Amino acid sequence: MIKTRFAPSPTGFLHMGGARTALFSWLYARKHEGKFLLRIEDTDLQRSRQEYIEEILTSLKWLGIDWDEIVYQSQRFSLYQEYAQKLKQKGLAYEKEGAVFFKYNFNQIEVEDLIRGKIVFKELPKPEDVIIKSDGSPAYNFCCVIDDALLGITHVIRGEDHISNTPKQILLYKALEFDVPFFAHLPLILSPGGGRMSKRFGATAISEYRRQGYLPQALVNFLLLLGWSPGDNQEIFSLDLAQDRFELKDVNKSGAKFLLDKLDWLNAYYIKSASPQELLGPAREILEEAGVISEVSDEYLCRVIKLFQGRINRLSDLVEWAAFCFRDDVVYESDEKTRKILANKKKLEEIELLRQNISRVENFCATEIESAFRKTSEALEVKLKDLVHPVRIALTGRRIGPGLFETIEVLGKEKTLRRIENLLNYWRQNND
RNA sequence: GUCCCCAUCGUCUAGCCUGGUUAGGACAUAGGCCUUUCGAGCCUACGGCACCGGUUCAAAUCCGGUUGGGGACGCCA
Repeated sequence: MIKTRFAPSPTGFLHMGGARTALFSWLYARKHEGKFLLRIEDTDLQRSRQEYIEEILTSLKWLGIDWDEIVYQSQRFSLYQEYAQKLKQKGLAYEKEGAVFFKYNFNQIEVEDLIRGKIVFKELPKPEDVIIKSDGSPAYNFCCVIDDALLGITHVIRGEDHISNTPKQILLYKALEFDVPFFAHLPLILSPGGGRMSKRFGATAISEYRRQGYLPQALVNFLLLLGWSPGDNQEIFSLDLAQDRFELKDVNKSGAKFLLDKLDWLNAYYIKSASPQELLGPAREILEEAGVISEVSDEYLCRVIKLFQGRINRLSDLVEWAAFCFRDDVVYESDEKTRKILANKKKLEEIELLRQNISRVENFCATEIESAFRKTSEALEVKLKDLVHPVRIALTGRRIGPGLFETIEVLGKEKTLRRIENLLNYWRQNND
């Protein structure tokens, strides 16, 4: 039975690189009907924080990654001590400067990496390493090997930055008389500039993307495409479909730069594809957080989401774009084109007539509203768009927005008429 | 400095293993169409095998080197 693991260190939030490692490792286990284990590497008691553990678990769940088992290294210190004793008894480890050291018995090590093929190490940078620190806590390579072996990990899937740890770990496996697992080293995710991920870019917490209105499906899909390709030209992947198609051999070897464009496109795609009900929860969270809404019914919010979901990249775009749906103090945008439309005061009478016609619409739906507009434009012999543009500004404050008739339907007759009246007053007052 | 990994459009990538393709797709960009506006939709265009040499009738594909990029070298993980 195949068993993989993800081993985050709770000294920081879960970020893109970690999330992708977890995802690929999870996918491999699920694909082969194996087990997926979470191991919290909290051996550094100074830097490890409970809030990070919580953030990591919450983010994994949010992405749809579940686990069969979770272990904490901080609870296994006696185990590591025990194995250090065994190595000392066998003469393979020794005490020095209050710590326990392991001497690498090295000539040449070959690793058969499942992604890269054979890797040959001709020498090691150090002849020995600490395995138990002087404070009694285990060193990374030591407890990692013990846990992977004891927990029955068959495939160690991790980032490329661990390649150089692999020969050292293999030596430890052999000294401890454990079976050596398979290794697969994923390419790294690079910042847009090509270098290491910085706090400015990508190293931002997964939870931050959630806060910015990204959907987990989009993030997962994006991460999937960063370093993996099914071979055909399929781009849209659910977790289920990926589970079906994922193969380690289809993971590529070169690092991938992390650019937001495609993530935004995928996010827009998933927002478009979702039902308004599905978006209700996350949208409400973001809008409440931003102080745009307080008490808005699910029903109304759903209608607003439906109005916008075809044209936004992130749910947080609603904060700016849909604000007019929730507050009545419409402020007209001050850009040149908008001002031009507002400056055209001879529209006053036309819009007055239009307002009357709108007020007569009984069944206040988009199609009826549209026909009121069309009738008005025919009667006045003006173009439809010459009525549409000023009304859109009256209602939303902007030139750009969703389809006007749908917008009017969502706002309802009362707000619509009042806001049009406000524009008429604006013209009347500025009539000199 | 030492060791290790990698190299196809601006970006993510297919093709490479089993040499013969008009080197395919997506995002981005540009242009067009549609339209009540648009960052939506549809269509088109632009754009790439890092370089040098070898093997071969034939190289993105196999081999060697160069250059470039990345990673590791903590009593961090």
